[in-house]
Amino acid sequence: MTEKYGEGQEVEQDKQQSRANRILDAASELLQRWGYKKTTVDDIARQAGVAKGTIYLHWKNKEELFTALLLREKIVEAQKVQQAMEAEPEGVTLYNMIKHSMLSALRNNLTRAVMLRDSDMLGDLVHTYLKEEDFKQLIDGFYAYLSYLQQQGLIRSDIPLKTLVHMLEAMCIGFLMVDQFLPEDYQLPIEQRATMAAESVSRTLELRKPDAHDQQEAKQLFDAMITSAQTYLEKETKDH
Amino acid sequence: MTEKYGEGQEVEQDKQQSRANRILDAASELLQRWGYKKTTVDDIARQAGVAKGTIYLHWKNKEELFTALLLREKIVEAQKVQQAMEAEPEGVTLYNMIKHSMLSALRNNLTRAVMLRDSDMLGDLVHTYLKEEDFKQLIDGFYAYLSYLQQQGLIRSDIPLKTLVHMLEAMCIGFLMVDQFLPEDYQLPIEQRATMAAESVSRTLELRKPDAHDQQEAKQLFDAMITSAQTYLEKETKDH
DNA sequence: GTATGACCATTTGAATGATTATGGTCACAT
DNA sequence: ATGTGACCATAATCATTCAAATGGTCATAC
Repeated sequence: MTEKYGEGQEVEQDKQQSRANRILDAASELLQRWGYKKTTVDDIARQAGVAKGTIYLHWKNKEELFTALLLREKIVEAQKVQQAMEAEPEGVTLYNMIKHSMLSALRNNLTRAVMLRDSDMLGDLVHTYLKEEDFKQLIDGFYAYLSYLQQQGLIRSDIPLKTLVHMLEAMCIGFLMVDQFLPEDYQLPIEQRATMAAESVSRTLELRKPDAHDQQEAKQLFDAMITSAQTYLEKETKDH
Repeated sequence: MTEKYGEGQEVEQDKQQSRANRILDAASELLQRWGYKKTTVDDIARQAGVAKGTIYLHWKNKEELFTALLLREKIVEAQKVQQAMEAEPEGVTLYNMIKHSMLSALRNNLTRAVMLRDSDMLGDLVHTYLKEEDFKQLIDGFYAYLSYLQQQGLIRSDIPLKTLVHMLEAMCIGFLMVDQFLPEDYQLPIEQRATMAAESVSRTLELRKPDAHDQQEAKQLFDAMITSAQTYLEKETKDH
């Protein structure tokens, strides 16, 4: 009896979960097409095939819906980056980390919009969701990772850690934005841009390649980051 | 008789020249404070201590005045970069070129605004003065310089020239913009930022340092660029 | 208990027009 | 000849209005 009831609840929760995802899918498409400001809750409801009220059963308001979307996207992309790195022969290196993070940002409009604070797409979210909250976290993630690499002697230690983060960030931002500043005949396909960015970072910061043990630790740092984001998202989605 | 008349003309021209410069000085200050859109010709005239009509004795319209200002600024800054490079012990190297160009862009609001296409400051100038006209020229300047360096075996030739330009531009843009994306405690003073940018470019692109002869050639390329800009500015200012 | 969509209080932004500001000219003063 | 600033046509700006649109709620249907 209680089992059946419990099962029912779980099925119910799965259904709600998948509906939430459908709504987020709709929101994602509309966000990329029209931007935050011009995407209405009505549009999202129609696109997702639910009534408007249903959306408010999942999130408190429009802003939290989109915040959930960006967080979901961040987790999915981080997982893809992780898998892509493990598929590489050299495994989890700074080079591969940058290459695949850059590929993720260059391919995924939402990820890139968040990284570059694109207010054309994200509108007021830039000042609410992104303000220090999410971005400081990303930077501190870099910091933690580089800190570990430095301790292991994998990257230069003749420069303060914060300076290294500054340089890493500068190069990433630069390779993400440079296409806006170059005439057509200097453009490159995104795969090559990601590779060039990774090579620049590697040549500038790296001393030697990590061994198997180093990689295992790096992977764990990365895992922890993803897991923490996941539990945060679940908590966020569950209540209300 | 004819001599005296000639002299008088020259003195007259000098006076006009210096007045033109006073007007440009006024325009420069107002442009940085209020931006192109909110700076009126009246304001400039008042600030420069001349009548509005006088301005139109020097330039055809508002846009050409500001175009002249940006060109003047570009020349002055290029000369400063040149001098600063020659004052360095290693002379005209890619490293020093980037370091001092970056310093120039980081210190000088106008130079930086042009490089980053800051429409907050430059308004519609971004689409007129800057559209391909000036910027393509700058990129092609980089191209010519890197081409020379590559021929001399000073920078890598395992990568196409255009790709090298792409990378150079990406790193410059990145180090110019990164401060907007970093929290306070990751910020660096501009001298250090310029140095880091130069080091990144150098580590990524350079093979060996240029000898005395290489530097002489590089200097000549640079000279030619400045001279061409100067004659262009003079031509621009003289007629009308 | 869950989902819906009609409904409502606000907000948005297009339309209007009155007013000011601005770029550019030119008759006149020096 | 040179420089000026009043002057003008036009453009930008602002206040006001008001209908349409929007975020969020809740009585109702299932």
